[in-house]
Amino acid sequence: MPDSARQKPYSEISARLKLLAHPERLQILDTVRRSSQCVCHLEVLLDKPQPYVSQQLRVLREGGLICDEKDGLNTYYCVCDLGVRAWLDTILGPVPAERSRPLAGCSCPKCTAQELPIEWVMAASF
Amino acid sequence: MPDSARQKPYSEISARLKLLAHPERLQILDTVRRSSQCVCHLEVLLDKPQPYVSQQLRVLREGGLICDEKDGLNTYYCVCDLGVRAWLDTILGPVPAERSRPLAGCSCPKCTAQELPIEWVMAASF
DNA sequence: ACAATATATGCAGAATTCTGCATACCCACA
DNA sequence: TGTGGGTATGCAGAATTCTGCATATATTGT
Repeated sequence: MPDSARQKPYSEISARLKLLAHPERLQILDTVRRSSQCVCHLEVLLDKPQPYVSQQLRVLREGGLICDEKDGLNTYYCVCDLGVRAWLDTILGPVPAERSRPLAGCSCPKCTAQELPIEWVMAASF
Repeated sequence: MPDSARQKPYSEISARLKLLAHPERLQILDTVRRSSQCVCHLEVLLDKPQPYVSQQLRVLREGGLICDEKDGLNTYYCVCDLGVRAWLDTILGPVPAERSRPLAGCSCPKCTAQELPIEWVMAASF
């Protein structure tokens, strides 16, 4: 039997589920799976203080559920693992086709730009 | 938009995930999704005292993840909801085709019987 | 080098979940 | 009706997770 087909121990699986079993973290995942987003974006979306958002992002990052990509002062987070995407598709439903819109109150270049660069639209439909 | 397509709030989804994010409960679900099992069966399998097993079964039952079916002294639990089955298929992988075997140490009629009645084999591949 | 902005970290009190155990309940059979 | 086997419930101490806040770090522009 190949390693990929053998099931992980229940403790490992439940450890990963614990990361998902949290309303704010779930909303973060649902947001960044659509397109990568910066901390200040999530801060506005969740209506929570920045340190709080960063804490939850760290939990998700160290759990291997999201990846970070730095660009100057901003850090953009996204769901990079395909297995994680599959879990989220089952749990939250498939990602809607609509593109992500700039968010009033978020000051990152992505939200203050007038026109969305083509890469971002591509990334949104990843 | 129909109600079935609208996404549940994150708090509701994470509440359900919390029930899964627990090694013993996950093993219980993985066992009873293959075929319905009684408490004493799970007691042997998890190597935990009976009150402990019943507690976790109650959590799962009240969360709507499993159903109970009484037969005389024994209570058999199973996964009845198709949505729950879909979650488990994603999280634990698909149910293996093999039939469930009697468990040494479990004294229920299902495990002490010499021949498996046809209904049980049917239930195992439900 | 300094200031400003964006993000990260550490920590502690609060809140929640976990789990072991005593005991209660329920059904079948004598 | 009494007894035994199988299961359920209630509760309390232990362990874990949650979250607010003070503060640290990092990068850019002046």
